[in-house]
Amino acid sequence: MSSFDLQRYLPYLLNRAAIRITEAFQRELRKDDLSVVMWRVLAVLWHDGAMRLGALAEATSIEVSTLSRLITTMQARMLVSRTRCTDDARAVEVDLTAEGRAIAERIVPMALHYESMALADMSAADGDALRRLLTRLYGNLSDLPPPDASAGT
Amino acid sequence: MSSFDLQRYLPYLLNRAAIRITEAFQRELRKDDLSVVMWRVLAVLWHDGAMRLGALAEATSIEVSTLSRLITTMQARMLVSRTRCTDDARAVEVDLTAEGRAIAERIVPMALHYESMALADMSAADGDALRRLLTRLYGNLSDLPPPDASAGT
DNA sequence: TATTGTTATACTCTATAACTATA
DNA sequence: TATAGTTATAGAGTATAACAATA
Repeated sequence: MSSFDLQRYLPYLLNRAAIRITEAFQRELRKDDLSVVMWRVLAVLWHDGAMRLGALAEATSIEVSTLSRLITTMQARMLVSRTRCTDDARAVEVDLTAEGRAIAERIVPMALHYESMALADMSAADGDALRRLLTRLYGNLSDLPPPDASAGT
Repeated sequence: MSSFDLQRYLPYLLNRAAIRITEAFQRELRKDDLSVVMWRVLAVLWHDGAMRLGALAEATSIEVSTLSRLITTMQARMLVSRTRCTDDARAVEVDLTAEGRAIAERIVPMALHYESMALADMSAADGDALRRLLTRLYGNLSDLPPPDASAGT
């Protein structure tokens, strides 16, 4: 079967691990009636502070249009606020409300607990290596040529 | 902000990388009118041969009910076949058709090309380390306790 | 004219559960 | 009674594009 080995195929390994870690955490988040994407929004805002919708979409890997509607939902639930920017009236700034911040802070310990369970028997050095390699991979992926740049047909 | 660093948070790094590598490859697959999940099915069947629906769901990380309908679609497009098992009449075995196999084999070089671009400047050793760590992580995630096992409330 | 964000449409995937047919 | 798979429903997310407001 030529040289293709699924067990060594990076996108397969990556997706499989990402799906599984998401499923596990999702079950916990559901207790707070939060989705994984909502948690990503809370985590990013908590970590980096208020930011524009576009920047938030980039940081969370959520489509702008999806995020816009998600923020509407989260706003209705008093988790985040939307404020029109003073310097650029086209843009809006999204920030945590006090309630959103409180929930984010309550979830963090659980998130860290899940992470430590996932890393289980790995040494701290292996965990660091994994983080470093994933970060580098992500950087490389940003440099991939656009859709048709290499299409010879 | 306590000890939580998003840039070191494994599920975040993992999801971010998985989403980005998927997006890039998706654009290529679309030329064959294939979705990423269809490609996962083709790749698994091509690599491991015919298998039951349940095993295929496990290997591809796709929900059984979702997969059942997906297989119906792929069957209509002559990519896979469904055969009732002889030894257990409840089960069905899914296999590639000749056409499905041909498409899988045509996509493999592209998939490998994408992988090598993603790994870009990484050494072979780093690539191997990443694969090994992801595999180990996935194994650990399988051992995570079920939803409420550790719920003290 | 380009950018930032919102809204609308149709489609796909997920979660859940009811259902069929076997075992 | 349990298992393998199918089907149905509602909800969430995605892709695409049209749109409004502002730069």
